[in-house]
Amino acid sequence: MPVYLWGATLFSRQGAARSISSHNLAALVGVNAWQIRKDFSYFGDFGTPGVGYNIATLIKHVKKILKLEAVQKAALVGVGNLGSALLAFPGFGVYSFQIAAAFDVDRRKIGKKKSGVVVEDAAKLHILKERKIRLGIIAVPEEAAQGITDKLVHAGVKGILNFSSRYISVPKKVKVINIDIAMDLARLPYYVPSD
Amino acid sequence: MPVYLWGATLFSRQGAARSISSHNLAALVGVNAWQIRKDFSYFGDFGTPGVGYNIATLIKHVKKILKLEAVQKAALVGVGNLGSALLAFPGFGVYSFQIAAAFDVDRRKIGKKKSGVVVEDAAKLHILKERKIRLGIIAVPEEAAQGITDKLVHAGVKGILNFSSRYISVPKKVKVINIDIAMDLARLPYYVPSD
DNA sequence: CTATGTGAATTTATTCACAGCA
DNA sequence: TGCTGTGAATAAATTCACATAG
Repeated sequence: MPVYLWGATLFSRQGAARSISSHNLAALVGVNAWQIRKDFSYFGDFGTPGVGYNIATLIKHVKKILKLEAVQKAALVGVGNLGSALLAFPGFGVYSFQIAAAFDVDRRKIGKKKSGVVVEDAAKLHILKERKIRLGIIAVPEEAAQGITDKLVHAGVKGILNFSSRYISVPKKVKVINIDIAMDLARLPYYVPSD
Repeated sequence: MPVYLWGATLFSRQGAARSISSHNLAALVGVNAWQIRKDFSYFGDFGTPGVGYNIATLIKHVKKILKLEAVQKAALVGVGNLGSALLAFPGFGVYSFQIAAAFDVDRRKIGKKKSGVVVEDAAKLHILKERKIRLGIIAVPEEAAQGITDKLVHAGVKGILNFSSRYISVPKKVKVINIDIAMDLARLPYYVPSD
């Protein structure tokens, strides 16, 4: 589903058309047309036969499905290379996300602004509770990952995006999505013919 | 499959055991035990009943399946925040990857060393052909993504890991894996109970 | 007694084909 | 005529149960 939102947004910026057909969207994101129709029809019908899907309606529906109607605030922990890249990343807006806070342990970074966000002391993660931030992004060295996780959970965070290449354990109620950027690279040689 | 390699490697570093059972590995990576046995048995049997899988053998086999036996060289294009993070990323070794070259258009970066790799001029991407580097990593602003892609393809690159949030078109023979770090974040609210 | 490997059963996803609406 | 939405057919992946090996 997220990929459809991505495709629809892309199309809305590039094309002048008001609608997009399942075929066009399919070509854009790299799946089959019937796949898209099936997926959408599962959530109710919002396409127009003979025309396609109205882009604005489509984006609205998919956002609703993904529960992205309201802007979601997330807290970033770890403002190293990766963290900085995430802060500067322009793509979060598409998915109604905003990195509303950033934390680090490094005294030299605390208090400074990065991409419009002031870096705060990682020791003060508990304030996330007051600020009602419920999503956390972990971009710290792997040794620190579990410790930060525990703090995030304690601060009431309900969802964690984990960029450190280590397994983090959390209570059942908290959802973790692990992203190992190297793991994706590992899929490549399988498709590449060989030497 | 990549996740099994990840799990096995993790286990080998943390535990002192020589073998791992499907149950333990399953718990580590978050799938079912029979799932793992099925997946492995598809590629032939290399486990020992009553004991489990010998870790060294397991890692070797999975690497073979993923065609990761030899170290794979990859070229990074775009040494911004994200590119720097990738260069500094410690996890590539697990998957037998090595970022053997880095390119950028910024004159101030060219010639300087970053994480042990000298940044070269992106105009000279064609030298990848001579160096026999067949994998490319795109970490440039989205406007530049397609142009760099074309250059990579022209230089004989067979697989591309695309971190830019734009669709890139390539000849059929070239495999692209798209990674939109924001897209993964979009999956989170769906699992998080709501407000 | 423990843990693998695999046929069989079940569930889920993919693909097709086509009726129906603009 | 073009494109959606969906039931039916097909394929694939999950799950189970258990024979078998250490």
